[in-house]
Amino acid sequence: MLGMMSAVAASLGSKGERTRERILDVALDLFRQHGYEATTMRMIATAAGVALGNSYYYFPSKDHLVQAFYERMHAELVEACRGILDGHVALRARLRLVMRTRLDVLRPYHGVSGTLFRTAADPRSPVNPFSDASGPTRRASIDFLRDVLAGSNARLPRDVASTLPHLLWLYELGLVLFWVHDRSPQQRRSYELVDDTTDAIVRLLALAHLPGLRRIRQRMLHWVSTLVAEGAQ
Amino acid sequence: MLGMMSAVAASLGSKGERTRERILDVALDLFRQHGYEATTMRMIATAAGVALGNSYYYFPSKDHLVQAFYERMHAELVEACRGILDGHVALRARLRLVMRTRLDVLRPYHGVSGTLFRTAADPRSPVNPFSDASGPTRRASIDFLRDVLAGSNARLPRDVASTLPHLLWLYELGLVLFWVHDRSPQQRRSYELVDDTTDAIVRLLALAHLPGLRRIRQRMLHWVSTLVAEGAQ
DNA sequence: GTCTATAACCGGATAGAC
DNA sequence: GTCTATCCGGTTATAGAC
Repeated sequence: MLGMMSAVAASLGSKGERTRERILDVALDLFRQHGYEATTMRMIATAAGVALGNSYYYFPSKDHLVQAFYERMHAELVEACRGILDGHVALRARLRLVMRTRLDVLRPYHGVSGTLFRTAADPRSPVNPFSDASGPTRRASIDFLRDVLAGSNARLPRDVASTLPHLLWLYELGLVLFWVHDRSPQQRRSYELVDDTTDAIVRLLALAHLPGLRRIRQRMLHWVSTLVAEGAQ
Repeated sequence: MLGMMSAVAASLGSKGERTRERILDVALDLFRQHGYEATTMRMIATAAGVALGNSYYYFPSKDHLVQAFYERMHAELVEACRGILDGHVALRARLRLVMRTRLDVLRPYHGVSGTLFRTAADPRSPVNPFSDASGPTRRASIDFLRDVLAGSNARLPRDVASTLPHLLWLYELGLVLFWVHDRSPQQRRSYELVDDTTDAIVRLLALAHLPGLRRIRQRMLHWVSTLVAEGAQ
């Protein structure tokens, strides 16, 4: 009996973890169906089969459900990229694939994502991508981008190479912000934007070697580090 | 008597307009003192001497107070720049002055501005800078930046000149976003960022003439127009 | 110590009378 | 244009069950 229990616990997690997953699952479903505002905590609790107050035991606020959503989206991106990048060594191709996959993974949430990203600009919200609470996801995202870079055959100046993952993370934020506002069918425009901007990034990186731009390049890289690292505080 | 009434109406607006101004004034005061969330509509109504329901006659939602805040901040920027730019014809100097003044004007609201800008990423909020409701302020801001450019002695390719105001407006948004997160004393870092980035912008504009970058330049300008003009929808 | 349930609080928003 | 009364939903306090 005990053995069985452990096996279940190992595969599905403890009872509490399963309840947490169930709440998050129904919450994201309801968000997609009715939107963020229209989905009440009471609806979520009912659909998950728990009492209202109980859902606050697992998620201290409605915002924390959004935080969990981000984490899930990151995990899905990494999973979806597994295998896709193999055999591609050109930086442009790798970037394009990752960013297109980013949009693919987010697609089911396009309708609600506007509201889900609503708190992104609030420095005091835990959901803000620069916050401490977002730190683990942010670092995971940046590390992932570093791997994407490392797998390419691009040869970059040392200072560029070390900061580029942070810059790309900012680029990814901007891309998602564009996508959120994109009303073209299937968000086709956002995919075109990916193609054009990844191309531009690679071409501009080639300019990074120009000696006349050395000082300005270093200053801009400094600001990127400042924003990503210390904007976090 | 009637003449007096008209005179008062002309200087202070109708009774309704004065009530609206009073509500907005106390709201912004309370926001600065207690923050956005901590300031309740009940507090605002009481301080303005109107009933709770009545304040909703003037501002359909708490968000609409934020909208009015944006409009006021734009008006204050234009007012504060009056005279300051005279005699400066170098684009770098003009940009730097405008952006520094932008931060000066916002400074009293640094504490709350995070929350005030919270809805910036929500495409369906009227407060979102790309929304229809923000259209007038957005256009006014872009027109203002166009004037700032026009007063400089910079000679730019035609396509760059026509889109640069939109690009600068995006730059201004980004700058404010940085400033919101800036915890350095007096937000000194943000002012340094202004200096470094206005410098970078002017230097990069000089590169716009390079023939090898023509195609990429046109594509990027196209995206800026798309985002600012049609992101609005 | 982990989890669940009930009841209440508070504030944004609305309805409808005057 | 202004008020009163009310709704609705996020959040919290708290008491207890496993």
